[in-house]
Amino acid sequence: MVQIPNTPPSASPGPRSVPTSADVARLAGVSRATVSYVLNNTSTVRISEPTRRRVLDAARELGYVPHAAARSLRAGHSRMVLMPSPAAPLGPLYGRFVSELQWALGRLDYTVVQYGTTAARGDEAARAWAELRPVAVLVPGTELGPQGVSLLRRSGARAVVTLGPACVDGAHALLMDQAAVGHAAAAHLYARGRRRIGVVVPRDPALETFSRPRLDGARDALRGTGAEITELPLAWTEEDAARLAARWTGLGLDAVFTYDDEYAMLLMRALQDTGVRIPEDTAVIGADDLMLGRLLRPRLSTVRVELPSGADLAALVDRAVRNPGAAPETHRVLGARVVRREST
Amino acid sequence: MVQIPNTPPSASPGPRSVPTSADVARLAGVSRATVSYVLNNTSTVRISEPTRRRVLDAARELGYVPHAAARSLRAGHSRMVLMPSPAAPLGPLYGRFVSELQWALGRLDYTVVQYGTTAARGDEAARAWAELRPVAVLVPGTELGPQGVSLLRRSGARAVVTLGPACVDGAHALLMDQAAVGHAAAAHLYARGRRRIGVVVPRDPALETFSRPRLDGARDALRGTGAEITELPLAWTEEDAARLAARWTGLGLDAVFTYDDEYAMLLMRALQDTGVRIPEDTAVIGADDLMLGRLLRPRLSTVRVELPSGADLAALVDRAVRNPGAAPETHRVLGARVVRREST
DNA sequence: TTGAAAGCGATACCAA
DNA sequence: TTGGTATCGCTTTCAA
Repeated sequence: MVQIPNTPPSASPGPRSVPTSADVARLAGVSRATVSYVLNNTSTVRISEPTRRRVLDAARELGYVPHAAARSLRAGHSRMVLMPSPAAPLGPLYGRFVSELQWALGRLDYTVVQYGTTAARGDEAARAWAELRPVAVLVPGTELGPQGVSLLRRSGARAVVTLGPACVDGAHALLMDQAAVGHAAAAHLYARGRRRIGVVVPRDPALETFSRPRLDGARDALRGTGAEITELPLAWTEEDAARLAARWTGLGLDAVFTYDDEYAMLLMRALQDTGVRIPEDTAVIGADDLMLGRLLRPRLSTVRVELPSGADLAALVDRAVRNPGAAPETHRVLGARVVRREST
Repeated sequence: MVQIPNTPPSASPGPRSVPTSADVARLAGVSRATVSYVLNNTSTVRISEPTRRRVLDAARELGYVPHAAARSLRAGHSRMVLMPSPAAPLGPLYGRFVSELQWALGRLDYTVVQYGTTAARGDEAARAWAELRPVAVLVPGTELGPQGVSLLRRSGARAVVTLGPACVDGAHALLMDQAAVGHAAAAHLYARGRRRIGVVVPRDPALETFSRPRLDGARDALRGTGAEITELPLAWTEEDAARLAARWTGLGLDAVFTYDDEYAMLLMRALQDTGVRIPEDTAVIGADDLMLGRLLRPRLSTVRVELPSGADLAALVDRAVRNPGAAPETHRVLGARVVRREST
């Protein structure tokens, strides 16, 4: 803070300010251009070995670290792939997916950055993302509208990919339609002869983007069959589960789709504690195929969700970045397969 | 749409390039300075209302979005708080903690960015983070050494905070010593009269940073008591759990600390399937106080982990940023409290 | 009230 | 093989 760069050295102590390539150049006795050549291994230019050494030593001595903002400003582009991070943690499946994706994009030399969601919502948020001038943006959920997409594209994003239930104009889409999960669950229960089917809908508003389509998918599967769907709001507490279980007999349901395996465990416990037999009285099916389902007794039937591999999505992103003019691709990527165990 | 900024009009078609403040200025018929004044509501300068309007209209019409890199390059600093994202998802507790933290820092007008960890490890990674010139860096785990800290500080980070088991020279530390968890668990089992205590250690290498200290803490709690600890490696599969359960009687253990509640569930199921009675033959205690523990039968005793609130950490970061010269603070923040239920 | 211009740090062209 | 220099987009003095 005391010593100003680009001025002759002074003996003043205190925290030195951040070294720049000019400082390296000065210490090595060469020009900034040469420093740049050496540190970037520029192939169009050959630097003599002694000079190389002097530059590298100087850089090391100063602890020089290039300034990413300056570099990408000059370059006019970066390799940053931006993903807004979800407002609430979305479970192990999503976490694993993101990890895998990060790794795969890293292999392709992109830098993945999860942007901490601020209060901004929708196109407001898109503006904040656009300020970072990412080369690609991956947006889970339905926050992003067509104007958001066009804003991002106008700001230089060469690929905008939505991961969610619906396409958005101008963006690539990985269609992950949670309705397929509900559909599979309900169809399975129907095939097992069940006709009065409950569907658990978590009260947690953060889960609504998942729970609503899962419910709708279940409805859809049974349309016109004469089977009936009953919506069952359920908070993530033992008390609420006990309340629901207490009025279970009155509901007259012979099956229930519990949104996911964790809610299945919550409800199953409450039902078993009140003497409901599974699957005799009521069949139960969860979703996500978590380990815990296999550990329940009876073993939990579930809907296994198949997400695309991180490598696949990384490849899509890379393709889009290389060829930004191409028409947006739309892929249906959410597979839903029933895994029948003992609870249905 | 066809015209390229900063060059004489040409008829060449193709994707328009990103509008800059110069474009806004030109369209509004004012200078770039004026644009900057208007868009930043600069208070030291008064701009006439008509001019203001013209600038705002022009910006809207062009879909102008400021360039964060250029801005922070000029300003010499940013408000980015960088957190490396863990290589593997770390469970619901950590996820909730990060969410909360993001929100709290957002309230203080920081931008939280989770940096996708590439192959780089340790001080190599610190370099990559330093390139972004974040105002603060929050590093979970033990990846960061003293040299990494000093590199980051030299690169302008005004606060470096480690979240992990140990202090690092020069950095603020939120000491989250997982050993306390193991310690609490073992002490509890001992107090309940158990003397031959198994400790499950997940084989998953990603969990080692947690599992090792939890084991060590348990060892520590029993040192000199005559009670014995047996390390039990366990993979996250039913098969491995069954294998372990099969040789259970031979092990002669009267209690087990299972690393966390999920491993507790896995092992409990395998033990119950082979006829081991819980807690009569073997007491079981998990950790993290997940919902699933309450749903098991017998209800699972557990060690509840108390993390600092996101707001507290955000306040620490803000304090450190405002006063970067201050001595690093070290806080012991991981509380471990046994919640006894029915399995011990 | 507005504009001209100097940089922030890094890179790549053109000369030497 | 190396150096000078214009440039990326933005902010902020200083002058007008």
